[in-house]
Amino acid sequence: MARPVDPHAKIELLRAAEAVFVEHGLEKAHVEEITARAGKSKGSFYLHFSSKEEAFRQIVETTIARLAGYLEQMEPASLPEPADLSEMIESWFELEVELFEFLWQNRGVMRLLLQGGGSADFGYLIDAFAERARERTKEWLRLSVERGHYRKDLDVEVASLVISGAYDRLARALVRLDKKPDIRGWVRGAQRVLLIGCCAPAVREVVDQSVSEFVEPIPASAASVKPGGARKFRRPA
Amino acid sequence: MARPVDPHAKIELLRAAEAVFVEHGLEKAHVEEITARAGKSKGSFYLHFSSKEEAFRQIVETTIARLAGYLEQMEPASLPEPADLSEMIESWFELEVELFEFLWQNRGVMRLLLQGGGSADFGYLIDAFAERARERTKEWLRLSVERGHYRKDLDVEVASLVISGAYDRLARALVRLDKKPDIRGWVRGAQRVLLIGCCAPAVREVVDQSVSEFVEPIPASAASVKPGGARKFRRPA
DNA sequence: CGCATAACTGACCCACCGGTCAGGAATCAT
DNA sequence: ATGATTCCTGACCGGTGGGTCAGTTATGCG
Repeated sequence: MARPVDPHAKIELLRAAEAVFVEHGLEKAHVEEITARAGKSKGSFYLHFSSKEEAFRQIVETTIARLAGYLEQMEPASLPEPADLSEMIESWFELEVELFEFLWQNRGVMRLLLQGGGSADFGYLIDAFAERARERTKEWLRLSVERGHYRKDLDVEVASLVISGAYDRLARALVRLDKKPDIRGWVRGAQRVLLIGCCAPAVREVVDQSVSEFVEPIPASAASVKPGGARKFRRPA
Repeated sequence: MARPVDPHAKIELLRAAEAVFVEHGLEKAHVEEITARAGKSKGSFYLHFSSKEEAFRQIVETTIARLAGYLEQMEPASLPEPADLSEMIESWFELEVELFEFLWQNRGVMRLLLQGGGSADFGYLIDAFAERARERTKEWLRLSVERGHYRKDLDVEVASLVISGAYDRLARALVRLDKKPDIRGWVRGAQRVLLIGCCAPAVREVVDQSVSEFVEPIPASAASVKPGGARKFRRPA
């Protein structure tokens, strides 16, 4: 045994790879650019990864796996039985905020995935996640209908699509911002619109209050960025 | 003048190109495969297009342009002043159904675009469309608030994001189906969920009725496919 | 110090594919 | 039929970049 492996090598390569993949997408990312940024030789890349695709997969799958963890937390069974709807709403709110904070932290990779930058072969990861998110939504919808919070005639199939679609759009808007927006405000806003549509007429007033009542005292600094309008959509030359 | 140009050549090339692009995405689509499918030689491709990218752009931009036409029709100014909210709802419904029918007809190209299959250089087309759709939504929201149909305290920024996000998701679900679903049912379902959340409390009952009242008599054949669950998300080998 | 061992390097290899163009084929005029 | 003209073909070219491996360098051990 002589010359121990550089313990930082793989990590540095992964970091450089992430940056390059985010910048160019899988196809147009060049191994030589990755190794150059990591201060390594091209050959060393293949000491740690069997191919460019494998490195990409490693980056992308770990991110998605961590993301899926947040969905796990939202399982109905793993939340304490709430006293009432407004308490429920608060639990959801905090969990959703956590998830969006994660998205913000990992916005580079998430942007890549959401925009299909990693060739069609990796799209299934986002699709699978979206599908699971929707299933979770359905669980909650059914439960809430049973509990009498939501309208009996709610079409769970369509409502889950609408709700998960709305959060999907929020996510897509988030990951392309340069400056961190008021995430709590976004999530609260989404709740405000979506909950009312699901609720049984009798409990609408409760929700009307809940979603207003809990509006954060806004820290004067970072409340101004509104969702959307992240960039001008000019056609690249 | 001798040997007139084959008048079908370009059209056949475009059709073949569309098929190949949809199947493989821009990067992995090979000119030779396109010409082979069109029964032409590789060289003939370059008699009609200056590059692979140009052909792609031609296909994609015409589709988006036609799509944008539907958005045009939805301009508040180009719709007759409605007698009441439920009449309004009906106009929206028909226009939205038309748009989704178009998406279904062009689901190949739309799927390509929505999944970023055409390299990042063309993502701006979908982004721009989504942005315009959201702007249109905002116009309607503001108008409806003015008219007293929607809640005075509606956050137009967030609501527009949620609504356009919901339709976005519907679109993404649609374009990946193999069998045509009950589009009218989908759109009606989305309306049902979204409208209530926007409405002023006073007019909620009206909407409750509208969205039920107008439910189509379902032609026994094609009402069963529900949104989502289009495929199993297995990882490709 | 010098040898053995294993990590690391980067010049090279080669498959691939977008794009070209010289030559062949089809058509029309005479 | 013959030639003029234009269309069309597919073998070829050249840049590109993923992946390799013979050689180099660093480290530990006796």
